[in-house]
Amino acid sequence: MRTKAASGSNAMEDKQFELRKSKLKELRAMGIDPYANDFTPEHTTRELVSLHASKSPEELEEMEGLFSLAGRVVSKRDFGKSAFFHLSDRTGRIQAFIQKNSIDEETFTLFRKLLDVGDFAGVRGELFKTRTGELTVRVRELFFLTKALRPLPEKWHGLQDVETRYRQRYLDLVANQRTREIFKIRSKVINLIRRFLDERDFLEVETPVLHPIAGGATAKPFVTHHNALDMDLYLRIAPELYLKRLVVGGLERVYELGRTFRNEGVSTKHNPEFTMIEFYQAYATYEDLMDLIEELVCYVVENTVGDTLVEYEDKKIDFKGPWKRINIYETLREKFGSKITEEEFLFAKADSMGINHNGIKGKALTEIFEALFEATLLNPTFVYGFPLDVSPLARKNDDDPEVVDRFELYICGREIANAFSELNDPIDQKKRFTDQVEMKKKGEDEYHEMDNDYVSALEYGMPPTAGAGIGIDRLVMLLTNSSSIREVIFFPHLRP
RNA sequence: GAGCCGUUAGCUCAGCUGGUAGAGCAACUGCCUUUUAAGCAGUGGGUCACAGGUUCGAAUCCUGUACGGCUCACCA
Repeated sequence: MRTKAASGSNAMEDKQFELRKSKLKELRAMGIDPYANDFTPEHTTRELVSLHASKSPEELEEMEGLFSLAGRVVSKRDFGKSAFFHLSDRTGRIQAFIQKNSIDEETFTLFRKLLDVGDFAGVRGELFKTRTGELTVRVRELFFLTKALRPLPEKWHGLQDVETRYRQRYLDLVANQRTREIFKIRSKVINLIRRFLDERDFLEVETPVLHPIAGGATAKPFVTHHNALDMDLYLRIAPELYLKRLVVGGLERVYELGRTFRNEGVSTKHNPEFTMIEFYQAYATYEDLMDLIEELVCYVVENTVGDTLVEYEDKKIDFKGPWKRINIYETLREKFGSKITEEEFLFAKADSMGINHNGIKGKALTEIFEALFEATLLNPTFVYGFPLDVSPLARKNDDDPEVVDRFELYICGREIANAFSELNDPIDQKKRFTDQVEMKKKGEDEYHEMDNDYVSALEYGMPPTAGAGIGIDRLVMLLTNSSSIREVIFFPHLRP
């Protein structure tokens, strides 16, 4: 279903729309600008409520001066010679009371006849309490600020239609408190992450979104074209390689928080553009980053949910540390015995599970692990011991050259973060790229391309460094009990 | 990409095995000076997503298309 407002012919026939347009004309005919921009509210609804709601009626009566505020009219109850309405602003809502006796008659009539639910209005008046004790503004002056030509969704059930909620998110935000809460939390999460890293002397940076080579992850990129240079460019699938160039340049602690693009399936856990943070810290190891990420995520959880126990769907996730750390190889050996690392047994096992490994040992190992254990990792768990051949940018483990110093963080069966000690040996890096190119030829088309420019950066020397990427959308899903990634992205990808 | 489900008034939803469209809210007209899902009386509002088909007759059955949801696949 497309939006009704978008189809012009229906709109012309819509009676409520036509009626509101005629009210608009009427306001103009009376010399009132229905889109006035000369009213400055001096208060917010939250201010008024938090400062004065606890006062007695007598105390309120003794207060001098008028309060002014502006917002959307979200309800209206008309009694003939008086009326109540609620104004909603960014901080909340407050009730207003307009009375024939306490305002000029023309304004009172205008209110009754021409102000609709959905319009924006400004009011000036004093505070009082109704019989039921609700703090209310007695309107002395009323200002028309914006006429809404279309009616808002229903006041009680709000807006339920999922498609309309996503396509016309503004209506969802007006109608549904929960939606507003989700996006406030999202904003707060991002803010907390910045604060956390800033406090630890990380520098926030911006690197290109348009890449000549799509690197830093294994994913299919979006392709675009630069006309003047007549060349294809890719939307970044990760900022990793540019951030590490900055570390080469001496920016020892950097992070970038921003949009990343992957040209793959859309699902409740995947949106083609999503937000992630990557950060790099020189002289740190992947184990240091386990500690740091645990601290960071707990900091975010504490300051949003306010509890280490987080309810998600029908589960309870316990964020209280220290988090479990499990090794892929050890876990698989416990299950299958040591023969699991022998190619013949491994590939047979993978084949029996329907896993497409393409003769790549590391791929078979990680996919078997994911298929069997991913879903069981409810509480935050660091999974480490990744095979070399699926980790072309990670540093080799000092004890086991088949393994890299890398981990992924799983929470509630989902990958939330990926991190490793960075490979800073340019000769090894070049070989890894070469191996990737070989595998790409075998049909692994999302594998890494050769990136000589990045290799030369390493040739100038990158200090020992560890870096991590965290999927912000998935983290926000967990913290807001959202079962779909679309619930935490304002405008999720939909067919036009 | 596959399977299942959905699309009815501005919004939320009914509408059974086919008989020609309903409610609540919103809107409109009245009445009502402390309501808060205000109330009371009355009124208007629909190409039942779209296109075909079956039928005397289709919101309802069938086919296709569009859009969406969920699951799976691909993957991150």
